[in-house]
Amino acid sequence: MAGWLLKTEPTVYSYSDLEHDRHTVWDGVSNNLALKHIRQVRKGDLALVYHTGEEKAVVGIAEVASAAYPDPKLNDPKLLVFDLRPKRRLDRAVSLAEVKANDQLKDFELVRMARLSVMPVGDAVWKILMKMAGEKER
DNA sequence: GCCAACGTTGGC
DNA sequence: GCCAACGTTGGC
Repeated sequence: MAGWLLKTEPTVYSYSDLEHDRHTVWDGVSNNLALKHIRQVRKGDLALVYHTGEEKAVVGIAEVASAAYPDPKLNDPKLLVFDLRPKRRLDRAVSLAEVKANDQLKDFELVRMARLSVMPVGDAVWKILMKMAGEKER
């Protein structure tokens, strides 16, 4: 597992907002499978930030800045959040259309499970995405 | 604005 | 505990 992919609706919270804030709490996730993934995030993990809605593209890389912990604003130990810091924007955004068009990414959760908001990104997938983004390495 | 895919709820 | 009905999300 190379990292994570986090979906966000840019009109609600975009990568620019993250850059502006320098540090945010990634909250609002209630889907069970997504929460299961959050339970596994570790400080220092890298995460791709994907914009849904109008954009539908992976736009940047962020770094997980804490382990998962229950949302302090809520009273439910199951609803986990974690801290996130921006790392850098991708040289070029990788659109969902491109991801779908790539045969090697057929099994990527982003394609298979449209509604999943937090998903692991395997090493192979990560590399392919980086290449598509015009990045040399992580 | 529609529909597919998935999660949740509630009746049995 | 099963499953149908319903709600929500996100892509088109």
